[in-house]
Amino acid sequence: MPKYSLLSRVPATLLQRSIAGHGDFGKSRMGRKPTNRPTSFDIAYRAGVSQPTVSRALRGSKSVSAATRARIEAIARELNYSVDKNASSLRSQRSNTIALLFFEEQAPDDSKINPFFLAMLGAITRECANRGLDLLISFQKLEDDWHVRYQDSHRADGLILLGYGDYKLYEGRLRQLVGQGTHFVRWGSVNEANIGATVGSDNRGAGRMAGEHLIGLGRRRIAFLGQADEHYPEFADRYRGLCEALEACGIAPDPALQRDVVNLEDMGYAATRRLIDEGVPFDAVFAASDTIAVGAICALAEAGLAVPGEVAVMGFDDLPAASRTNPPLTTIMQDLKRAGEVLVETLAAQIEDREAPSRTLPARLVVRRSTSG
Amino acid sequence: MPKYSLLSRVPATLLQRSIAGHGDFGKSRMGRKPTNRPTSFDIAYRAGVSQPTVSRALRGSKSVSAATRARIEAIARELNYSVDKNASSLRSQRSNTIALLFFEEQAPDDSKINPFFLAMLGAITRECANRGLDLLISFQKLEDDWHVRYQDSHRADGLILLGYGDYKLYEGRLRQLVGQGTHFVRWGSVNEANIGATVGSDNRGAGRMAGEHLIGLGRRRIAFLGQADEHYPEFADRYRGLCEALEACGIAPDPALQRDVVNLEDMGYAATRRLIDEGVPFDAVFAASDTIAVGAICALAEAGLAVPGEVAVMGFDDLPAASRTNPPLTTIMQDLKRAGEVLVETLAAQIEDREAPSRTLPARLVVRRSTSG
DNA sequence: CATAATATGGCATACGTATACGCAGATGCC
DNA sequence: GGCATCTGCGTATACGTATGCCATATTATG
Repeated sequence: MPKYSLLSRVPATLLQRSIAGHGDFGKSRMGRKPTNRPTSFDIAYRAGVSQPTVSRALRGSKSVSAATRARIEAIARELNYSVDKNASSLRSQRSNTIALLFFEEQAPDDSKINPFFLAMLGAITRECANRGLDLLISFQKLEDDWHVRYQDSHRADGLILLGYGDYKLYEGRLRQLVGQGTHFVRWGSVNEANIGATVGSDNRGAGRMAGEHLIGLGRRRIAFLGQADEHYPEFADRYRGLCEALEACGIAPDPALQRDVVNLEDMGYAATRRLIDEGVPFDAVFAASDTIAVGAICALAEAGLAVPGEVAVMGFDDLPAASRTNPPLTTIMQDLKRAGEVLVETLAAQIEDREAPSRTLPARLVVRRSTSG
Repeated sequence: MPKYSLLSRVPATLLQRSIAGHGDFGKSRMGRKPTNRPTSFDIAYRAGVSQPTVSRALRGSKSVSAATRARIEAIARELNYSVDKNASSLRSQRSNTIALLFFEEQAPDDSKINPFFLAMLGAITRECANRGLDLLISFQKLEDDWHVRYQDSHRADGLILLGYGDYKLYEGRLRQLVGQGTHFVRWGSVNEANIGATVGSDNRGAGRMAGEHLIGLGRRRIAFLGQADEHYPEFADRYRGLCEALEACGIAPDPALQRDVVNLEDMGYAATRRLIDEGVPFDAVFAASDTIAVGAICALAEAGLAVPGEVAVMGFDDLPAASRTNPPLTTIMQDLKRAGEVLVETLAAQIEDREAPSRTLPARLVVRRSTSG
């Protein structure tokens, strides 16, 4: 390979732009902010190549020789160069960023974020980092016009939507997203009729597992705390699973034992009180979430009912709090790490125009003393 | 005001760009992706003004008449136009985005994020939303080169750094940040000698408050669980406050009662065990964090020591978990909402070249049954 | 030795917006 | 009515990168 005189190889246009720009701090820089951030032109000048070649080298195009690439990379490192995200995104029409939107049911004054999603945040962040994606995050009130903002303004290539609560409420927005071609994935109940790709745990299977566990312990009258209608499809799936387990053992589910409860500790507490006060007999509680279960345990303790002696209690989610209740809570663990990975992977597939089907993830029973004391 | 024939007012250059571009879907669009996102040129064409006028109108420049602005805004709304974030940021060299970096001490396989910071996330997000800032989020291992990436690549205008743990470990990075002119704020111990702006609670005052509370309850031998050296300045401040309170009452702090403990439940548990096993007499525990306190309560319960009868226990942070221990934990509440606001405000000030001093926020005593049962 | 096929990298340009500058018309003032 | 001033807006251009197309040098092929 011949040795080049560097200068002789420098393209003409380049010389002007780089020298005047940063190369040797020419005077044309005078009136401007002294930011002095090196650009791909500077790298190009130093390396004796054209700016496009720098771009190609750094993005790993195969049409640049190994030697050139190495030279460019070395110089880039030396100058502490990093590609300007805005210019790059503008030109390529790809931001390599995804937006994570949390929905909040209540007024967002407090940091009353669903702890389960907070935990999932870690997994999603990690997976994004692995893929070199930036992650934008935002909490949304239902009234917000988030559905317009992100992809339209090229802030993000796609959206991940997280939010317990009444799914029907924002179904319209989802339709609109599909309409304008926005890429998105939801966490929730996986269902044929869903709008867009959905990732979720096998709630029905998990419900069955929970039921089998409790039945195996000799419980027969299992109360289900969780709103089990189309507004809370995940809760509904869990309830359906429980019913299947009961029926498989020849036990008819008693509608009086199912209570509509939203995902709040207070509600779990109140519903349990009511069960007790009404004198409905029950020997187990399957709460649709750990949060609800915590409330239930509280109410039972107050009523002097022994857990698990008189009433066994199960939750769902395996929040950190679950292992710290008294007694520690048997629950269903959802695989958050996997969930994060799959959510991001599904979204990435969609962005890259690959197949991106909805997916169901397995859940796992975690037995603690609230059922098997 | 005269009525213009729209076309007659349209600038020449504009006509070409808009008509060919999107205006009426001219054939020059053929080979391209059918994205059809309207641009400021389209708005301009429809409004019979030039593109720069659209930009000015939408950004609220005062050099555009009310009538023109209204017309432009109406059209923009009608076309569902939103400013391209990348182009805007590229041109203005401002991303209107800030990056939130969490530091993790341990290997980041689990979602073992410090729950205190997770709670603060809500406040920060909210404040960013209020100011129209986007928020990028990332978890960092100490080895990462985050200090180069964000501002250099124009992803973000500034950084918020959160991370318990050994501050000395990344002091060098902070220096580098200052060196390259990156804007950042930290949460931590506020101190004259700090590098860059810092926002934090009044840890020393809070420590004194805690001490006074316990002393007021008749406790005299107060164990402090938390590493109190320059590596954990916040813990050190809390300890110093406690010592001040003791000395103010004529009690000499006993070094045997201070134990170096990092912010983990297990460590709190272990340290408490050791105190008990060593036979050091103590009638109160002031843990440097709620997490540590939870471990301490556990160890005390195991040893059959009544809380607060024999040993009163206090924590710090007021995590959700604090109200769910048994007995519920007396603690110091840091004002997260305010913290988020001040962090963002401080960073924004810095970005806008305004004065951005470090700030100390007041903390509040929350009395629960672990001290006053 | 002639010609075709690669490999490498330059040239021109587009991405969509924001801003320095200047120009016309309107207004004020004497 | 002449001149300075101010409004309101157009012209030109820059921000920094990525990519289609083409030119040259190199190698392979007959």
